[in-house]
Amino acid sequence: MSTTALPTQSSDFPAWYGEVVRRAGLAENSAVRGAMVIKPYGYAIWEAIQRELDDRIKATGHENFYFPLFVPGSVLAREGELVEGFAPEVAVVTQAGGKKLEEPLAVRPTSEALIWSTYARWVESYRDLPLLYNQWANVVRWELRPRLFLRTSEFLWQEGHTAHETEAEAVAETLTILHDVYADTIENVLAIPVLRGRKSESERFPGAVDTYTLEALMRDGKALQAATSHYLGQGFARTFDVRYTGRDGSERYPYATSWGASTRLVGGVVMAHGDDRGLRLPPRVAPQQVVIVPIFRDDDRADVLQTAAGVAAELRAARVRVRVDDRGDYRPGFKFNEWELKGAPVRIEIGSRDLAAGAVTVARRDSGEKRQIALPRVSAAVEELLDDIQRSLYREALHEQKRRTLHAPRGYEEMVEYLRDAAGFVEAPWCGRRECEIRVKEDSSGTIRCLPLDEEPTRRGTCVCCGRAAVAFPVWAQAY
RNA sequence: CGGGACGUAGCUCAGCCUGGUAGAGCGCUGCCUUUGGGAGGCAGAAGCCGUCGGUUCGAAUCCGACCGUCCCGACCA
Repeated sequence: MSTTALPTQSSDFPAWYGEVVRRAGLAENSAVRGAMVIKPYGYAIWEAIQRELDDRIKATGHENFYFPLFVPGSVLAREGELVEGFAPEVAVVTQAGGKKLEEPLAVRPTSEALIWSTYARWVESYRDLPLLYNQWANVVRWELRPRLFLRTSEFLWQEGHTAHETEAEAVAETLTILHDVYADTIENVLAIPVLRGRKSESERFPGAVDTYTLEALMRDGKALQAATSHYLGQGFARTFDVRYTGRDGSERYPYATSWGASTRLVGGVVMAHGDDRGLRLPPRVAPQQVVIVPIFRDDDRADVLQTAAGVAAELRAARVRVRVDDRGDYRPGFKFNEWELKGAPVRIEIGSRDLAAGAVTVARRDSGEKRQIALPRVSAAVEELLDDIQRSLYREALHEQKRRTLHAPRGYEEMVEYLRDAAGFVEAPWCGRRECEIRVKEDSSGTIRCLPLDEEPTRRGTCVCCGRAAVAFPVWAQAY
């Protein structure tokens, strides 16, 4: 644990991010370039995210299964767009068991190929549909410019793979996942507001008909793709020869979806809520929601510790995740700083002054506000406080997102400048042509993050880039 | 893969120019003292100076090759 101050977000955001991740004990680089070690505190946050996602995945009717890490090269190669899209990032095992393999094995960058080659045997009749499955897995996409949690060569995620009788049903599935699983978790648990939208063709998942995305704004003005849900049409079914007999007796191809959310979300929590003192964790994902720091001298030690234990027990009974930091070797000031760095939402200080008042001192991490609360009221007050912090973090992030969204830039120059400075989101009309997308990217490093789903279909305008009639009003930003 | 920088203690780095006993801060261990916003004292452990080769009586230091890492560009959940 370092004792010096963090770099500030405004002076050097990437340095701030790296230091927070390291010092808070979330993760560190490993012996393998680009692959990280997720440390217990970081993994606990991931476990909370996992639990919330998994509950919602199951609540929407899905079951978990598990497919192997290795994909025969020939299977991966069958889906042309998929191979093409992932080719540079795929790691391949060519040797095992002490000799060269007859057929190289790809380490999965995603599992559509292996799963759909298997679905070919699982789907014979319309009675076998839909298949509503998900897996929790690690995947490997070799990264040239890795960053902890945001871009690592190996990461953890869940990938859902479903098969449906009709297009309408598959599209509905894609949107259910986007809204009821991903947006619900990210907004209500991670307290990060998201834009819900569709990807432009250039940003679409290889092999997808449509990619839906959730885009979140980080505190440095860049966008983070927080989760994606793909409508895959019948392409994978045709490629892997998945056919079934329909209700009318004719042979049909099912419609596919796939969807994923990864450990990148941990980085999103850091970058969406963190401040110059460190992490600010939403209570619903905080490994420790309340940390009690006892402050004592030799003569009142027993009293203070006993009161701390009593408060902790009461909070635990109310299902609050609480820890008494009774480490004797560190002074209170050190612990305050450390738990602020680690983002614990609530800190309770108990010392002689509090004992005399029959109270404890409660500090909230999000605002820094500190006040005394009488002992009998502690449990109720803390529960209320945790709810309030959860809501406040979301409100603050939403306010920030709105404040940093530029609607209808006056012209191309204003848009490009805004994007180049990574000032936030820009909503601007677009003609739908790839070349305008490319030009904006070359001029500003900004890209189309999504075409928002709630866009009014009747809106008119002219492309911010070329002046042709606009077909959409995408949101643009620099992206992670 | 192009351009740039750097490899010395767990971490951050000094020493190299001008060759001659391996250094600092933080961290770590022990003891003492402290505890309401990052305490202090004393003692201690810790190094293949990235690797290989060359020059030299002698190389962390000079030369060469290799390996690795980081930063900037093209790709990306």
